[in-house]
Amino acid sequence: MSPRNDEPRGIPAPTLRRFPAYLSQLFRLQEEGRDVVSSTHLGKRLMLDPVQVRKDLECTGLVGRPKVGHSVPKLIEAIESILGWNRVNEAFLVGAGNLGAALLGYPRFKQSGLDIVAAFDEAPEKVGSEIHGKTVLPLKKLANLTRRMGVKVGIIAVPADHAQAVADLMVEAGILAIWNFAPVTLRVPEEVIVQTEDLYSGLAILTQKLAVRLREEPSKGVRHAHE
Amino acid sequence: MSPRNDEPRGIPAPTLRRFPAYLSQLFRLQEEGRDVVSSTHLGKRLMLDPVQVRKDLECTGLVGRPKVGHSVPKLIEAIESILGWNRVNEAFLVGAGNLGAALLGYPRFKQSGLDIVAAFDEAPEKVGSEIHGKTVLPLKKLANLTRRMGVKVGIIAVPADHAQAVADLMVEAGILAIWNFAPVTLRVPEEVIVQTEDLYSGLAILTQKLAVRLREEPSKGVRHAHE
DNA sequence: GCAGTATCGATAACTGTTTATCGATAAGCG
DNA sequence: CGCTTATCGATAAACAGTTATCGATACTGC
Repeated sequence: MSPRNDEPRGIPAPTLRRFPAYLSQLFRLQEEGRDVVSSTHLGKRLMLDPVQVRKDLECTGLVGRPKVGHSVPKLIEAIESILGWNRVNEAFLVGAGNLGAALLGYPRFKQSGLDIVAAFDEAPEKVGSEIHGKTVLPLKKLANLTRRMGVKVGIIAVPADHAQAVADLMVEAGILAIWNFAPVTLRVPEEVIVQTEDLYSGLAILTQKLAVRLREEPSKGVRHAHE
Repeated sequence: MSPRNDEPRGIPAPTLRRFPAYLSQLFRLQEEGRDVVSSTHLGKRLMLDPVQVRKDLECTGLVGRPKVGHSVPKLIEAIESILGWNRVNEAFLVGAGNLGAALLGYPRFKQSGLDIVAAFDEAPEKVGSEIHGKTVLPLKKLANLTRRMGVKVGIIAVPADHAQAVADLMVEAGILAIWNFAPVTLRVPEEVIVQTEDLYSGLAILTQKLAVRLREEPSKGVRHAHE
């Protein structure tokens, strides 16, 4: 009914999940000196259906020209704007273990709207150390610093049995969005945004597919001694 | 038309993704000494709609008894069987950086159908070291060892620009399933299973929601100096 | 035993995403 | 200058997943 849909809300989650991949390819195209790109070409690079790509790009509000394609810089700008990657949110990370260190060393987060400014941990032996240039502070200081610096994003990289306590702490301190890497269901007030990355859920899909495959054709892949 | 659906295939991916969470709660229930559980109760623990839970549990082929619920041990057995978590697949990990170390130290993978038996890396300074009890081997040995040991699962934890090369190596060596942590679209033969865990796709959802929230009510969360 | 209630199973409606098809547009080429 | 072709946009159909509703069952208490 209403052809105008200027509101950037209501973009499907699957589309949002594909946007970073589009961005990555768009940057590569830009480096290659290309100024325009067609849905077809973008689809080939990402092994996606061209129609799917067009549907996704439609969400940006931009229109492409037939036979030519879309403007690469405009697409980049539009997608970054939708994702909020044209500004940077400061974030605190809790849990300076293996996973926490990996996150602190992850490249390009700053170009993806996230700047992890400090890490926190309970363990005294970790406090005071530096990981990838970020200081590890005692957990007790989290609430105070969060309020003082107005940090809005918290990252949870602690074992599952501590995650809820950390989340409570963050919410109490005024954190608005939590990126949770512990495989638990966090209970937070409705207005707090939670994005949980559960390794086990992806693993479940992998092992289930593998189990089906091995059940279907046990000859393939299973190597017996007398073969 | 066909009420019988014994085939364990065709389980929706969202359901598969929820199964590990169900399992986790079921184990806790077992420790608490409970032998039966209702969909309602399970739903409350995981903040899921009871109907959703029933739909998911339906995929196991088990039936619960009204007013009583489902048998906890039978549910555990059924879900583990579907996910292939009642057996263990040996896996090789490539990339002994931060992320690789985090994966090597991750707990409970062995109870989730995955046993990472060794890590591989190209960097000579990493080769020979031990991370969480697992030896780091030179990448050159990957193909040979994979074939000799009949390893079927490969984990990619290298930077994006090396991921495709590692995937090619794995496929060539006979790997059947790849758990990919690099944010790239891997090109592999159709029969090879690929599960990509892309941090940026989750981050996209988080930052987009946050951007919308901050745009809607800038007063909340954004702290001005003169407040 | 009989009523009340919690829980399950099945069916159906709804929502949202993907896939397919059509007509329109503009660049390239004879 | 007009024809061909690649590409886009819009509409519609198909599919999948979630949510809602209803009747049936079996435990509990009286």
